[in-house]
Amino acid sequence: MVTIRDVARKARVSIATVSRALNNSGKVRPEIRERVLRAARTLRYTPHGGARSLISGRTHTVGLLLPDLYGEYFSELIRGVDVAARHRGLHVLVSSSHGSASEAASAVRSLNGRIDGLLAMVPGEDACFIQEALPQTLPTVLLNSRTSGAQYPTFLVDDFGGARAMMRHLIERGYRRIAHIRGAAGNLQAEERLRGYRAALKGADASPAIVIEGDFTEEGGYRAGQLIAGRSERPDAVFAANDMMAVGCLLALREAGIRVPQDVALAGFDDIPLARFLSPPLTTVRADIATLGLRALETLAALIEGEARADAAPAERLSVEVVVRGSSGAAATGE
Amino acid sequence: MVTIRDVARKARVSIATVSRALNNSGKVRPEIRERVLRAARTLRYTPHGGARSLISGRTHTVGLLLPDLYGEYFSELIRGVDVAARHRGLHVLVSSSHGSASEAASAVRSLNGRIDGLLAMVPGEDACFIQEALPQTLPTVLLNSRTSGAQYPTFLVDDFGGARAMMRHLIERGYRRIAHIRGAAGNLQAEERLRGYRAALKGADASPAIVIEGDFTEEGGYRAGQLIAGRSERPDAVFAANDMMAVGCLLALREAGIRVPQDVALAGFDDIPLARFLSPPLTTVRADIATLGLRALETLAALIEGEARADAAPAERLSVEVVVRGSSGAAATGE
DNA sequence: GACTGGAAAGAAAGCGTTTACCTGCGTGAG
DNA sequence: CTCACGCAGGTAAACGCTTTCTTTCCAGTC
Repeated sequence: MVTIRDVARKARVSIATVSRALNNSGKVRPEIRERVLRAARTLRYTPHGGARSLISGRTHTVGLLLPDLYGEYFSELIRGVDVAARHRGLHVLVSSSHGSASEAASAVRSLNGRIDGLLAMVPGEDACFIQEALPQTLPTVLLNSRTSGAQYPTFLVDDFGGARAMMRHLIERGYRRIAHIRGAAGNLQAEERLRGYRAALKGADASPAIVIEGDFTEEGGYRAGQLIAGRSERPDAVFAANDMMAVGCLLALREAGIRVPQDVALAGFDDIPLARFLSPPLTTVRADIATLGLRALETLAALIEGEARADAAPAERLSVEVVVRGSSGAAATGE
Repeated sequence: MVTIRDVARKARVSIATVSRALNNSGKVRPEIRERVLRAARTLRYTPHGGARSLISGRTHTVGLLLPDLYGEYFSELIRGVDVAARHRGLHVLVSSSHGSASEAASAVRSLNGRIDGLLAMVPGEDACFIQEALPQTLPTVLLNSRTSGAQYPTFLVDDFGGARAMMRHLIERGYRRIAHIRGAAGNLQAEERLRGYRAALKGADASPAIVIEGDFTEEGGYRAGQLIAGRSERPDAVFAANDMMAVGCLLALREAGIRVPQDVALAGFDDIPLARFLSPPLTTVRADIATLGLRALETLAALIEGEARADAAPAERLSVEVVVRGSSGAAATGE
């Protein structure tokens, strides 16, 4: 490996001068600078990022802690984060699939000294383990996580509002027996969407809550769909806590010979790209998850640069929008 | 920030002993080890990864260089890479959206000293710029890239074979005027798929090649679809170079009142998750891209560990499979 | 002609670790 | 009782870089 010493030797100057010449810091005579640059080029010298960040205290890298990588939801999130990171000249270190809090904690610890800040999505019950595992001083931004005690800037999708709005839409369309396929137990977003479902039912002219277990996966939705198809008193609409489950449910209903939306209306949440290509196209709640990631990273970058303070910004709630499509009875042609 | 010196001071030992106690290297009396561990715990000490890797020469991180992050294709790739990386105890540093070679080159250079190896997907014309920008010694594995000169292990999807197989399927089904919406110019996969299309036509009982420009995006497919709908002599089948363009094409055809598959059959490539949910479900070529990523990372890890040599494994070609669905006339029920 | 001042380049001190080498001490053999 | 040996722990060098502090040199001033 070629180091700064090799360049210094070749250019017949000290390593300090090489550093100054390459970074345009300090005063270097043009003639010498040229000599250094030429030496660096012929030797194909590339500075060692690790050594550099050890002394400068900046890694120009942020960690992205995710519970999973499966599906378009995370894909969009990563994309948003990446766009913003590139814009800010930051690298993204992805760390995923942390079932338990202890697993995530050790992942976070192993990131120490490699990142300037952390973007963490911890939708499970546990949000504060991060505080324990972290050097406190590390700038941190949370995504869709319970902001229990720990004072980190937090970005949330308005799950409650979105779910309630979707329910209002269904009720307005005339549906009365509306079932809800809930997300994974303990998951913040699952709880919030369930809460929105219940809130909309309260006081509305509709039958009481019918909550079916789910886990945010297509398979979970499929099982829920089978359950619904087999019920003696079938609901006239199903609101799944996310699109993937709605997809699974749709398959189960179709197999059981139940037509959507004629026999049962169906709605999801997230507006993943495939939602509009289903037949019928899926009514859902659009959450611009890429923008969420982008905004979160920008906040994190500001924190790192010292442009913002951690306690300045409380939770920011990204607003969502009901997208009415065929699965809740909209005209076949369209969105 | 709390360093190893703080722990040493608190435990009243030297920093060498702290290092030995925490890493279980060398001999440390149980009593002293306990004292060190306790001190580390109370101080909430976490070793500084950067400093560690500077001396050990191991970052336990691999770079993942991608041209883009949009869509399920890359999402699946990242997932496969992540699974394998986690299994090997490696972190993944994602670096994306490199239009030009020079952009990618500078991205690679900024990774120097932060990664133990590089996984690069460079489907554009330029594959060898990496050789220039890299410290030669850095273990590198290429994905879907032209293996021009540079002797890196390479993983490829069998684009040629897959395209030819798909064409044979269409011809066998009785389609004769088959158009191809090609991928981005210069892109290796686009060229290979086009080559497969042409190879299948040669000598077959079908009309000559009809190649329409495309760019792998849904919009590009949509424009191609409009073009096809407007043609005087319309093809009876369209083979799009990837699923996203097939989706766009489907929309354009539908808008023009052209039925799929009755008026025109349609086929794609990649088998992205939404392919089976289209109506009609899309006939396509399945390429298990997650496995591709997984295999590539395992090869890279072996290279890093010195378990394998760079020149030992030439290009590995991942086999693909034609998935016949409704868009090429299969029974409506099924896959 | 001696002194001051400023520009340019070098020497060296770190950054937080790991590890090769060395020291001191207790133990067992002769 | 002395000596060699091995173990536990300390000292210090090293990893590749940035940056502060020094040194050198030369022009300008009185």
